[in-house]
Amino acid sequence: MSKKPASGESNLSGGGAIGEVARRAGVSIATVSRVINGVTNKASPATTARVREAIRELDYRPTSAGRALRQKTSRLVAVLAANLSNPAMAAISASAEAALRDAGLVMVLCDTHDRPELQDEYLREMLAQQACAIVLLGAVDSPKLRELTSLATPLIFVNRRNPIGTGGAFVGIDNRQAGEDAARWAMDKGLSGPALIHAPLSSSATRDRVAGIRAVFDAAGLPLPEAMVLSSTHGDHLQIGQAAGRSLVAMDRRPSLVICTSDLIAFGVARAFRESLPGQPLPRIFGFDDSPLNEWLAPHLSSVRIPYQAFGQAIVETLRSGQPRGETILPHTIVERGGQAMSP
Amino acid sequence: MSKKPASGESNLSGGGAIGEVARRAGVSIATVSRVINGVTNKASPATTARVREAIRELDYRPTSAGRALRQKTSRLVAVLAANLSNPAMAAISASAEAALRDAGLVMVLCDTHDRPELQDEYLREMLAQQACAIVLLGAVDSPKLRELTSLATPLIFVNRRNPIGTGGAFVGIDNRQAGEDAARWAMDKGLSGPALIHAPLSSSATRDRVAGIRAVFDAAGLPLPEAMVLSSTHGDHLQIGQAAGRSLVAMDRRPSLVICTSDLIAFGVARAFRESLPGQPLPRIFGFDDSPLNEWLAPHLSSVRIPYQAFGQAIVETLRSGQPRGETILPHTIVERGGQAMSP
DNA sequence: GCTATTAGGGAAAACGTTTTCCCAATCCGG
DNA sequence: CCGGATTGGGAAAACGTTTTCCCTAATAGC
Repeated sequence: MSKKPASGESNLSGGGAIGEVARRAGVSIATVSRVINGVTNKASPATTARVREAIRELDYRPTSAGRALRQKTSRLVAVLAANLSNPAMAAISASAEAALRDAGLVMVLCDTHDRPELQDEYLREMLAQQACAIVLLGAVDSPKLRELTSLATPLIFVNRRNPIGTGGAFVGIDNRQAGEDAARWAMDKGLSGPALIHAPLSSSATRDRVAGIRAVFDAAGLPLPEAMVLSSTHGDHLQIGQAAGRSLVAMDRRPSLVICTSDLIAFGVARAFRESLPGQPLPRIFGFDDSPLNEWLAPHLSSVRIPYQAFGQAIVETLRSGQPRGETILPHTIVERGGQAMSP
Repeated sequence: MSKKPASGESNLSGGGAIGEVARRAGVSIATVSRVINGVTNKASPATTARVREAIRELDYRPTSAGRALRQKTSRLVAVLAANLSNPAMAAISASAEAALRDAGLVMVLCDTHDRPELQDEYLREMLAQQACAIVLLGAVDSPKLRELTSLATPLIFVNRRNPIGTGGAFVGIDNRQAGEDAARWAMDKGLSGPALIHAPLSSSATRDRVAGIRAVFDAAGLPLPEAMVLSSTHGDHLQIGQAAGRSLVAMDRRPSLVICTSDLIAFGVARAFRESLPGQPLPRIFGFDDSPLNEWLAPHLSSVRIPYQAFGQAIVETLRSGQPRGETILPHTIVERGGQAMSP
């Protein structure tokens, strides 16, 4: 009957690390697995307790590879951020990480530098890692992303919407509304004729913000003169802001308010003024995102604050709901700072 | 001879996704695996080419779970950062991520918030993930860390040395020297009687910096009066700085120079002065790390710059060298800014 | 008191790789 | 032309889980 030479204790020996737990608890590895995974109707309370005790004693934790192999999915959640050196994105990442951790998931953070090839490379890799979800914190259009929208892996777009239009959930603020709020804030302050400096319009967030701002000034019969709308596709936000700031400095009639579609741009503008006109007052500057460090470093900068802390929660809830096209719009607020800032 | 009923095409069918590549290339899965892993002496150039072509056509990438299971190690490198909202740490993380990626590795980034329990939790999880290395970007003493030093997983301590003293490699600057350089810079400027505000001394980086600073002033016969050395174990660096700044503001004779052991502390100090004494000149402030944003946001802050970009490379090289106790000391530089900054 | 159901739990298959054997053919020196 | 080395490549084991079948005993329903 038995062709194996002398298989004494059946499969109780071996069975990987989980086998050790099983032996210690005097049960089969199947039972241990069930206890770990919370399958309650297959083990008596007494057995469950014994197994838990054994797990505790051995400080056992299932190897993720075995699990991933069998279940064809891991507990890894990929977060592809467009630019980690942006404190706002770093803050959102940190929030996501904490929330995912609480949900028993593990975040893998990547920096795509807003480059399609890099985003594709990471998408490939994360698919190979069998990530159970992919969070795009500032997505850019790329071939692999197009393929992916038809696949099973849940996709969550944060801040920027899916550049391909369809598929995937969204978590972010109402950028159109935020733009309008910013513009109205400016008008309420009696600050007219502002300059507008924006990032490339490939980002839906930037597009919406610009649209909201323009809409308010248009409606008030004070459309922004095109000479006062500056942008560039060259360099990062800081550099865009600095370049635009230099242009503003060179103008005959400098604007008393500069609205920027991101705080980083605003930092660049401020630097240009500071360096070109030392000792002179800065214009009022308005940004978006309200980096956590603004409170400490940019007392001159008013901004639209996005609720970083809430992003993690929202992402996890989207994940759990399993709805692949849900939208979560988080509330933004306007933070007003400064007034008569000097350029040191 | 054959006991299987009618195993037609042997194991050519099945064999997971790699089997499809094998079929397409007309080889066994073993050969495909060998080509993927660069085992050159087991496949002719012609076969290799056919396999590569098949891989390309199918856009195949091996599932990491299978590989990890067999090899008992993954391509994941865990990076446990003490505080991701510190731009300096974020910058180092970004550098590490890029370098690891170039080396074919994947970074998993976690934020321990300098809390031992959280660090332990992550260490456990990353062990379960069979991370091929663990990078501690600001480690804190914790039970699991002690266990780990005797295990096989390579440990790399960045910035802060191993709080347990032994085991693991180190990558960072010479903090003692940096402290001395900062103090000498101050003395060369003729700035005497500075205040010193430091983070908790549980970090070796902070200890070394403080020691270096004190040593220089001691040697010059101008030891720092203890009333001018402030710290706190309560709150993060920003808050420590702010609280200390308020104390300085309240002093009869305010120092004309404040040396802080981190930029974040310096930000806090600046804010305290700005808020308490609006319109008055700030003292000279000196920090450590030189966050990338300083150039844009903190024109008043001189600092010791650590070479972020170099950290990633250094980490990867340490990893590859396989030496578990190597030390890589990176060069720092002093960045001087500002002079007569106003508090707006 | 008999069967139908269920609770509790074990054996083994399956997951997708890598790697260890193994084998056939070719090559080379004598 | 023979024996050993070398080259190219296939079959199958191993990795540590989860999960699907099973099986036994107890319990409920009549």
